[in-house]
Amino acid sequence: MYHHPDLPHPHLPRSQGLGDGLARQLAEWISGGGAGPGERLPTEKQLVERFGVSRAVVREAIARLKADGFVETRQGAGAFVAARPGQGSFKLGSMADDDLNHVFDLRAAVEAKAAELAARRRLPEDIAAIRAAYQAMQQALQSGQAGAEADDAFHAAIAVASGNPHLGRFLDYLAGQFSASRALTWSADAIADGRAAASQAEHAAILLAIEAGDTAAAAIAATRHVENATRRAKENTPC
Amino acid sequence: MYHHPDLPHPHLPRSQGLGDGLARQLAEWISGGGAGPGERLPTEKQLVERFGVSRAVVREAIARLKADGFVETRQGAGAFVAARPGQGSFKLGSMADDDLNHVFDLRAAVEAKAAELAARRRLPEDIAAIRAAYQAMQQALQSGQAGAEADDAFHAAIAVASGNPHLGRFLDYLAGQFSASRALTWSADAIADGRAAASQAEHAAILLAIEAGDTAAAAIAATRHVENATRRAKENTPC
DNA sequence: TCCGGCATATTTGTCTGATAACCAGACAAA
DNA sequence: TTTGTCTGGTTATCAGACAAATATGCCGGA
Repeated sequence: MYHHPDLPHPHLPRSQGLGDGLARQLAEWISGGGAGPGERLPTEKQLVERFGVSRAVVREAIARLKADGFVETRQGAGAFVAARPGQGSFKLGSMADDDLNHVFDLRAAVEAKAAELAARRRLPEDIAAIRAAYQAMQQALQSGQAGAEADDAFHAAIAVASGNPHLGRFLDYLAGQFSASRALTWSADAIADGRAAASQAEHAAILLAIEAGDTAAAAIAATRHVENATRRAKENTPC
Repeated sequence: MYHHPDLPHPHLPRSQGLGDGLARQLAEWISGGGAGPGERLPTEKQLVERFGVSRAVVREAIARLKADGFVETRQGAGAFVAARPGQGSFKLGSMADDDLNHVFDLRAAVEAKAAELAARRRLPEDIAAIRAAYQAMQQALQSGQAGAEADDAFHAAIAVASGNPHLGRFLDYLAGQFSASRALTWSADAIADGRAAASQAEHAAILLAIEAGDTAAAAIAATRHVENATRRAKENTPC
């Protein structure tokens, strides 16, 4: 029996249930190099004794780690650290304040690629969808209404037009991580002081480049739009 | 008590444990629109009766769905579909054959952004690391050895030099999804027929552009490198 | 009628003990 | 050497129970 001298201290936070706390601690221990890929974890019995919880809690924690791709279990043999622990999915980690720029770098890169590919394919029905969303925004702008939904539809249509489903899904994921930001573009303040109009002008540049099939211009216009949108979003936050 | 008439049939595959099968089935049911965000899932008791398994299995399945961000549970209240089910992390779905191009689109976009940012920051120690990896590849090329590790180090150094940790982590994730491809660049065949040398020439272009602080050239060189690497990797596969 | 407090049922969280399925290694037999 | 068997250990599943948090309905008072 191997002893695992460097397991974390048996002090589980009551934050969100014992199983959650134990799963966190084990994941941290693995990520921190406590056990390399393919190595065996302590048995359920050992974990029960060390952390002073029941086997049900241990099994719930292991189940979560399995779902996250950190460990794999084999009946009768034990639980083992996965070959590439935690690399079954991509997570944007902490969201500190200066971190927002970093996320927008990612968004700018992918959004530009989507626009570029859309300009290359230029399927009529895809362009029609982009243009429809653009006109919806235009109408919202002239009537002073909020056009956040049309804005979403505009970018989603470009992603579809790129012909690469991964781009749209990744942008969707990114959008979900800072959901408030696109709505900010269409706040009452932003409409009043012309920021919404500026955003719409950039949308026009993207649309024209895509319609013209100018891939380089589309990429540049999309990059510029995301960069400016980042700056505009930051102007909105007080302090 | 609500009845949920459209739950999947209670026929769990014995493939990888009952809990795994049940988790899959519930996730599918939720994704397929069986229950919208915020809606309540059947109680554990109901699931036990419907699927003919014990409560432990049901709880393991729920634990996995919690880890994946599909559901949230509240003691005494029940289990509820999360606000944005499954959007806590980004997963590259199926990896069909023509899908590889789509993944490389993502990689090209992010790799170009990393090179661009690296050229903008141009920190001396970062550039030194990039150059060191480049020279290691050069040496490997001249001696006919494999330089896959140096290749990895080269791209990782650029990601670090970008100053944006997310870029490196995302590229790492992408690389893990098609792990064989970069090794192909340094296979015996690729070294012999000059493909490795071509790759190295592109590396040189990236390095020079970063050293010169030419952001546009760095982005273009990185994009071209990924595109060519994609083509070279495909030449290697028979058929 | 409306509203706050209270008892009660429901539901998830945790614990305990048991049985079955399975694996790895040791050991004996062919 | 190979094969079969045995044994101890481990995970998977089951069953039942209690604790803790929540939802619900009832009832009295305003």
